[in-house]
Amino acid sequence: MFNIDQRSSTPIYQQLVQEIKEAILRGALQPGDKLPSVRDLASRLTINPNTIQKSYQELERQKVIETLRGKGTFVCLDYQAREDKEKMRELKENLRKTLVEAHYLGLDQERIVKLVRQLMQELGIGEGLE
Amino acid sequence: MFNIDQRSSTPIYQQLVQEIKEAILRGALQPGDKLPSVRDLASRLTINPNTIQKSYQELERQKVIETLRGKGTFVCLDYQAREDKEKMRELKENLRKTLVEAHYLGLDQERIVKLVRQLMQELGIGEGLE
Amino acid sequence: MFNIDQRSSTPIYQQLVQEIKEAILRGALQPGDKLPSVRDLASRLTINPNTIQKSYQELERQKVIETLRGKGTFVCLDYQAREDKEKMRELKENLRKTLVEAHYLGLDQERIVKLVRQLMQELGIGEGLE
Amino acid sequence: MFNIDQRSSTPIYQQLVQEIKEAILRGALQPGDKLPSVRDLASRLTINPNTIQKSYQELERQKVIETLRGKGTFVCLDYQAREDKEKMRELKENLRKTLVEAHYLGLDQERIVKLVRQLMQELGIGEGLE
DNA sequence: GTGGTCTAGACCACA
DNA sequence: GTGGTCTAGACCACG
Repeated sequence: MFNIDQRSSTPIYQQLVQEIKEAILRGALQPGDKLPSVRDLASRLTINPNTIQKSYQELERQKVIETLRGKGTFVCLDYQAREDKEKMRELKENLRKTLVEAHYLGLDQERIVKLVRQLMQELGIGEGLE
Repeated sequence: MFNIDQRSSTPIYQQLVQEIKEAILRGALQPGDKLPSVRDLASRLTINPNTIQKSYQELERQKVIETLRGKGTFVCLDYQAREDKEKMRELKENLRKTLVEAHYLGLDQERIVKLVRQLMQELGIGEGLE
Repeated sequence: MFNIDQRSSTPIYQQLVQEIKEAILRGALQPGDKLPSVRDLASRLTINPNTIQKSYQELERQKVIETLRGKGTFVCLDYQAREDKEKMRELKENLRKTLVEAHYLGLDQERIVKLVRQLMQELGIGEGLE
Repeated sequence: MFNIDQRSSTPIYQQLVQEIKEAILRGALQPGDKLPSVRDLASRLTINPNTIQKSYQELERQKVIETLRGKGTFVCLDYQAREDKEKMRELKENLRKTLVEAHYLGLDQERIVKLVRQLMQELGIGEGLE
């Protein structure tokens, strides 16, 4: 289901956030779909329920999923990107960092753009959200 | 000199590594140039010397700079991009993550590629190292 | 009829209590009026009957409505505001919390008072119950 | 220091968030001040460190406090209210609820406004943030 | 059944 | 020293 690397240095809960967002992006999870319950996912991934909980809450803060009390957690029907200057700044910073790394690995402009396009295709990024 | 954000969630030593690599990339630091001493930089940036030290060690490990005992620390003359599958894997992972974020911020394919090209130009990334 | 938001973080049964009290306040429900039966309301709002039941019990506890066995549930004819130090304490606590939030949203004294007066007018709060 | 009621039904971490915001509002905590460390506050309030942590992280998300890695947590120097339609909606909802309660406790328009003004004075709410 | 909160205790990275 | 993450296990409110 979701691909978690226990040995990775990036926190498990962040990995899960990322995995779920990707799953939604590529359509494996559709708007309105029910996510596995905290306990269920925890036992399947052999991860502590609190950790799953943290991921779900983070996704809820980002308005990607929503919880209906007593019923479970669901992919939002109406996700819409909101202008967020802070996040945009962070995005650029991350991208800078990544591009510098790419350069030091010997990739030139064209190979980088090619890689970006390839990854976008894998992820299913097309013409925006709206 | 170097742009450090104490509040950022990315560790200071990593920010500094990043800043130095960028300075080399855009030519502000040339191969063979001497870097400021640990103490000097620490006092100028009002950062703990141990933190500067950690950055220099990391850059040395990456063969970007080298220390000549008693003389100081210098930008390597002969940086060679090496094939590094592990780093390549990390790079792709970071890029995936960044692209997913970009999508959720509402950017479409074209705007992302545009942003990538713009940042590469700012950084001075051209036709590769070799 | 009643406005329930399944996604809200406040429990459904509490939302319903609130809605019914508001309906009485603005006169949509008059003293002596019959409330819909639990089953009826449950099916109309697509909410679990237990939840409706809980709301009615809470309102009965507060002496806002009363149940006549075999006949149904009715808005009390003779609601009397009672001095209740515990509830008064809670009220102040809630108000404090709300006012702090308002401040952190950038509202100043005058805008807050204006908002309070506006809401009271909408709700139909005038010169007290007695 | 901070007033926490272990028996209250509102979560401890939320109470603490509220208490800290009030302390800043009335000037007991000034912009730039260091907050007690997680462990310190935990032992003083005899509350689990994780709970304190949760409060601090919530406040950080709200840009009320910020953490400097390895140094501690500090009241933000530059808090500024941001337009947030979602929060504004919530605020009005809370206020409605509170006003309805006030009415059912027998308070009329004038007594409510008086109470609001009194609480704002106690809290130190004046002419807005800027 | 669901998610939300809390405790106890552990380990880690950062400065 | 600081905060950040994770586990284990418990209890609660809600529907």
